[in-house]
Amino acid sequence: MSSRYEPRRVEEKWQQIWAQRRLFEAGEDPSRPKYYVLEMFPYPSGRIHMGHVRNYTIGDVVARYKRMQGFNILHPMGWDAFGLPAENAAMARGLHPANWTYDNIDYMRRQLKALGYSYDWPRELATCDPEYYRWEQLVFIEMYRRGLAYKKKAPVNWCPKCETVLANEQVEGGCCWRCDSEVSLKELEQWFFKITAYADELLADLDVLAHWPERVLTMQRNWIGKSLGAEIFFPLKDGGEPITVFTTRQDTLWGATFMSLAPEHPLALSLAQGTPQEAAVRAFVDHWRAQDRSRGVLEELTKEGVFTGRYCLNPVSGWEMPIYVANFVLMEYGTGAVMAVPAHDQRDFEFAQKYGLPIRVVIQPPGEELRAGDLKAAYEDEGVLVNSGSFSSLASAPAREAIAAFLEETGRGRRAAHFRLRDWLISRQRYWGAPIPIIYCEKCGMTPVPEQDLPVKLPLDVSPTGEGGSPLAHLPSFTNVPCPLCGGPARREVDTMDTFVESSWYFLRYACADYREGPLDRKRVDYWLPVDQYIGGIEHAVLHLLYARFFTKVLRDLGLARIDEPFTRLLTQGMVLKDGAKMAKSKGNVVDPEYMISEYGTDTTRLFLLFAAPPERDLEWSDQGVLGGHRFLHRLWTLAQNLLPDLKKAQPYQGSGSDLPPGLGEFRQKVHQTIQKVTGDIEDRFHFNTAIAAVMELINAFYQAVEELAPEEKALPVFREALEAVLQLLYPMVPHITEELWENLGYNTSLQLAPWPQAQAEALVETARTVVIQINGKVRSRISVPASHSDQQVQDAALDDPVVQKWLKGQPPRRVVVARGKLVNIVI
RNA sequence: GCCUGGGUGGCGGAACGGGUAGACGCAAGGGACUUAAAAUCCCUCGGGGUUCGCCCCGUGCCGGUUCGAGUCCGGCCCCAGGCACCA
Repeated sequence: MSSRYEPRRVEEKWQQIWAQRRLFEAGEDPSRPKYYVLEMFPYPSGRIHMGHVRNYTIGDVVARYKRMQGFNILHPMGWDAFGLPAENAAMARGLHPANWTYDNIDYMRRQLKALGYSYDWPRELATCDPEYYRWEQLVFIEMYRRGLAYKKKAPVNWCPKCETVLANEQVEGGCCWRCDSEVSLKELEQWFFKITAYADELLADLDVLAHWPERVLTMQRNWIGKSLGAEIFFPLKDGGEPITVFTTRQDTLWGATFMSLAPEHPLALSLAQGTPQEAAVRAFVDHWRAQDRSRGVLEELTKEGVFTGRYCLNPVSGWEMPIYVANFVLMEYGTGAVMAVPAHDQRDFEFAQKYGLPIRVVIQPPGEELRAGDLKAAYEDEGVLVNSGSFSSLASAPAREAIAAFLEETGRGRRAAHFRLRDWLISRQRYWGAPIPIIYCEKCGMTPVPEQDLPVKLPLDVSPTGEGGSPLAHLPSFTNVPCPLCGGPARREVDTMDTFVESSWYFLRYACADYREGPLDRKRVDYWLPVDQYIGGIEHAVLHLLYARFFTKVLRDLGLARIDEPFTRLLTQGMVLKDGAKMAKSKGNVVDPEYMISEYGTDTTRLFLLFAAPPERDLEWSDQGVLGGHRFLHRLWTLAQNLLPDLKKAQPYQGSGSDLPPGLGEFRQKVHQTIQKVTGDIEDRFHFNTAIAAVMELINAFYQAVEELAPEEKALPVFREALEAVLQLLYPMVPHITEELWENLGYNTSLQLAPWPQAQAEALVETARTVVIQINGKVRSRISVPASHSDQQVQDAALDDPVVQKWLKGQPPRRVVVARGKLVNIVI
């Protein structure tokens, strides 16, 4: 046996053994509690980077820890394999996206295996596999039949660099989430998923997600953006359908002096028809249509509008309100029409000033009296109603409630909620994605591909050029297809699906990755789902995590699953930084995991990533820190090797500890305190850094104990108990070295199958404790008292302490406080 | 502007019912071993003062509550992230 720690020898050996013994392959077992640990699967970009390693290491620790606790663990891995980078790489290097993707998968799979993660590899899936996306196409068709997938013409976000449209969630600060180009608006006919039909449930169920980080919940709440208010009907002065507006401030209704319509509003042109304003309105709307609607430009836009020549009536005051078309009113939000209250809305105020429209104050702030003529800006806060009929003198909040009720009773409006959330735009004008299974026939119109014809396979004889629209459109062998209804010539949809659709249900498919009868095998899905612990980056707070929640609910309503929410607990791990910045090739600050493994081993790499920071925080990479982790593993190895010849002959100590001499007893107490500490740190908070620190302390104490206590009669059993506990506690984090040492101790079953250690209650009992003595809140002394002392005895002992006597100078203390038997504060 | 997080030694980070601030690790300095170096081991390590017993100050800033505040409350500053014509 070698006594030198050679990480790669040990690591390769155990990775082989684990694979041979199929230790991590899971089956359904109703007799054991299940636990589903999942890390967000990677995009196969080429190589595993340090951010992946951190993410997957955290997941692996959880999986191995829970396995030791007796849970039946599902811990799968796969590939989010469709996407634009494959197409770009194909164009840059002349490779086919499929080859590029599968080569990357092969390479990265090998890397993950070298990192020693406990994955259930037979469940591996790649989303670009027709056997995966065929089920997605089937779900799409079901959604289409239920109106949850639909096509409409709408202004959509267009990324000029990616040459495709983007969902709202994929635009960050006006720029493309992937390439950061500025996004513009284009009027296009596109496919949408009706996520808004689930807006209320998506919002309400956030309250169920007690184990999600608060900021993710907040981000999702804001994104969904539910506003409570009222829809109010404004009759036209000369008859016809009334205009409906949405407002959250029905308490300002008496202050509404004009009406603003979005330029796209259907009434904008029709109202103006036949009035002297018709030409002006037409010109304004045409100008708006031609307007560059990239974000930068829109932000700078001054508020402008044009009178339609028509009037409506304020439904409560009866005042005539001129109807304007205004460039700041959004057709996509609310009803596309806004009652303008210039005194209490800054936008309306600016608009009214510009066009000389009347301003009526109807809300007075506390302790102040506003006058319309003096206003320099709108007063938007709450206050007391004035000039509002019988509602005058009510405060804003109760007035809103009362006015909503009044509107409903009198048929002039109704309570309503509106959402910021828009439907999910899923069409992409790209090649490397799942085809949308729809056929267009001139005679029969739009028809889904018949189920028996699925999958609609992505043709592989295509080389994307990056020029002009969907690459599939140029491929007659793909587009030309007989109509499934009439058999006549028809053409296929050439857009592919947003790759976020694939990642919206892969976690369900893992439960039954080999199932060929349908998307999901209910029995197995019901056993494994929901995911108990999901781990990934914060960047998906509203993207993937919102889509996955939506899709889960859809699948539930299609009868394919029974869960409402896919992820019970969520951990968003921080980024890996180097020199204060995110690791990136462009910044030249990447540390290659492969290099770390060959140089120090995966155990060292894992240990450093876990030790350097708690998982949710950003982690600053430190080559010196890695060295420190490596030193610690050497210390563990050396300690074990030195003791092994003797320990192999010993049995772990079994007693209560009462028969041990003081030194050994204290050491054993430290062992059990460490068990308790590590268990708590992992179980409650996943704070692996403090768990490791505790074991480091124990190893330090262990070295000292070996030095000082080795001759003691019961030393060997106590040391053996201690070493076994150390190996068990460290196993989830550094599984290879601990397996090797476990085997060295004489065990021939995997440490993975050993139970998680339990702290023994008797071993934790202290005989004496240190009491801190403060004078006026400052620490001045410490004394040791028997653990059995009452607070009164502790206080008496404290007052006897010579240091206290010195401070008291013979005077009695003004006050003495004993806290939890561990601290005495003496006020003098 | 609004909504979340977060500001603790030279650095990463501990302190999870208000109760010993700085665990553990890194870096740095000193020492032992060695012909020498590496490795390893031991000691010191927030700032200032010191008669070497200790004393004063210190968790972004100001104030408050309390016997006692990194922790709670009020106000402010800074950093990171999210949203932003949403009626």
